[in-house]
Amino acid sequence: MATIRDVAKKAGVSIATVSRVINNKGTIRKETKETVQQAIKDLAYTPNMVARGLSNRRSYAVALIVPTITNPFFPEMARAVEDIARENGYNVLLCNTDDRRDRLIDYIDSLSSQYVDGIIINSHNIMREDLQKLKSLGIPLVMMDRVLQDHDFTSITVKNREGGRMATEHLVEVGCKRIAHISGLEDTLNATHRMWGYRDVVSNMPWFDPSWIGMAEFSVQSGYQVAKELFSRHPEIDGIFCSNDLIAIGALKAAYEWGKKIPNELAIVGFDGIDMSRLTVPSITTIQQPIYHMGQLAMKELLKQIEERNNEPKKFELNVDFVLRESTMR
Amino acid sequence: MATIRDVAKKAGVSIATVSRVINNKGTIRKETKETVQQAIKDLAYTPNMVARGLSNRRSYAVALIVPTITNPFFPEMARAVEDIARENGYNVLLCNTDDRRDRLIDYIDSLSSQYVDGIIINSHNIMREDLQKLKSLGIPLVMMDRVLQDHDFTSITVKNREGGRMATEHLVEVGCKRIAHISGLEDTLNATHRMWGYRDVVSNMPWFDPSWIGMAEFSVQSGYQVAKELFSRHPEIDGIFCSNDLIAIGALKAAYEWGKKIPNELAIVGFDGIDMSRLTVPSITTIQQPIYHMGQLAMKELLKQIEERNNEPKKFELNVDFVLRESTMR
DNA sequence: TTATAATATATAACCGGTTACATTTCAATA
DNA sequence: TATTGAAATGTAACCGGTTATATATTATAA
Repeated sequence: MATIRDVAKKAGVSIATVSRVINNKGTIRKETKETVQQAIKDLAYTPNMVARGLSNRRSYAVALIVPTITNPFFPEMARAVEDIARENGYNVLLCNTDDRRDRLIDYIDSLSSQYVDGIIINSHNIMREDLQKLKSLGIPLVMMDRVLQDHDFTSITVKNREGGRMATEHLVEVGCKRIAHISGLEDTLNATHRMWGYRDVVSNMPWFDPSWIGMAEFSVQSGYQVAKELFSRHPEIDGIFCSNDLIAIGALKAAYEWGKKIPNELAIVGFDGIDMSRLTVPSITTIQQPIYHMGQLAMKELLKQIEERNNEPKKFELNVDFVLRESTMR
Repeated sequence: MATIRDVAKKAGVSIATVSRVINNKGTIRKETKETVQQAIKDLAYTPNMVARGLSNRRSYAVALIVPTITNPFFPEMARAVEDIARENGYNVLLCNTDDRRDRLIDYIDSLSSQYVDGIIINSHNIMREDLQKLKSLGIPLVMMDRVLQDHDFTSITVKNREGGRMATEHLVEVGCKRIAHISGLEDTLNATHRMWGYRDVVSNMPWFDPSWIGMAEFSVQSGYQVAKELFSRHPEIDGIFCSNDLIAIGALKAAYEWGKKIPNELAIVGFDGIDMSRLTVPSITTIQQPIYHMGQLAMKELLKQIEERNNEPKKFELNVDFVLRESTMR
């Protein structure tokens, strides 16, 4: 592999000049520029990104930290992040924490010694001290989806509470009399907000008490189990609002095994709008997050922070859409 | 951020000694070692990976090129790759080509500027000349799943033909009389092999002709459409072997809309064993690939090539497992 | 023609590690 | 005690870029 010194020698100039040509900085005579460009072409020279990174403390890479890449929500988002990153000459480091705090910490530590130019973080495991650490290192940061209660970073979420309300109201409208909720991971803010949306609608109903809320994780397996618990605790259940689509898919399966007909005996609403929710049988009514858009936005905001040093935190709270499908079409 | 020189100064030794302590190389007196380790701890020093990379001619990053990150097969694999990478101090660059050759080429070009230590590539769009380019640059490479016909690189696939045979034989065993096949992307070798497995079983049957084979892409949408075409072309159809699970999910949905009862009127077998195939209603009988294991293996083999300069190509052809589920449980 | 300013290019330090080679320390042997 | 070689540590070059500063070249004004 040719280095900048090879190019300089071949073109009969100094390495500084070559560097200037490559980066379009400073002033260069036209002929000099052409000579250098020819030498670059002849030697098929490409700058070594590691050396460049060491010198400018940049890597042209951003880290995308996700809790579980196997939840389809995240690949959809990752795709958007990656699209914008690529268009702007950045690479995306995939960091999957598997919902484990130790892994998150590992990543935060190792990323800071790698000149990662920015981080998009999506993890409920994050704590204020971690953010502080990244901030003190000056690493641009965008938080997504699962964010902390309050913070002074750019963050992107959706109107979770409103979405929860929309979902639950819809169940009421289609005639459900006993509506349960399966909440996602206990300590995530988005799950909590969705639950409050549910409570906004049902808390004044005479039958309601907290036993109608089941606690799950954001997974099919967990949704399946908790749905079954709810069925045996409340046989009269006729509607469930699930904190995400994976849980809804689990509930669907539980209902099928329990012999409950969907939507007539049990109506189900999910949240997220992952592609899979369209594709199940029956398809699942859901509250759609603008997943791709969120990923794009996150990456664009991160780029702004990186390239414009524009560091005032912005908090985005995007709208969600109600999507009617078979699981509530009575 | 503390540098190695800070540590050296604090411990009262030279930077060479610190480096030796960090990397466990050469000979160091026990007390010296302890002093240095204490200084490292005091300063919360972590070696700068970029500087280290420049010296070692490494970036400690590998690229994972996938065709469509939204097909759950790939996140499952990515998770495995990432697990092994992380354990060994490497980062994973996510490269999603969206099944487009222009993006693949972009990636190959940009990655070849000494940006990554190795590439795991999973794309049917790759051509011999691309591989040659990477080879001439000396970048370690592992091909996965969708590989070229013949090549001299390490590759990891499964016994696709045998899997196709197993799937089709199973449909015969449960009593299917007219078995169709929905094949995946036309020019991928794995789809072709699965189709040949199907043909091995049915080609001598009196009813068989090529109109029983539908060509789809590896997606739910495409499986759905092609299944409907098959239903109208061959109303007597009572079994389908689908080239992957996404296609099978599409077929499931088509059957549901068409009013065909599964499994009694139509039995369906998929391929891959993505998590989702367990979770549909009904669950889908499938040919399970060892997805996680394949990802691990790919990354381990890549590491061998990177760190041991062990470059003789190995071709792995892993076993698949038959998994019985509801979609064929008559 | 000479002084001066503007433009173009070169030199050398630096980013933060690794490592070949040189030097020092110290125990074992003559 | 002097000699020798192994063990421990230090010095300095190097990886391949960027860039501040110095220097050379050219254009402009006096």
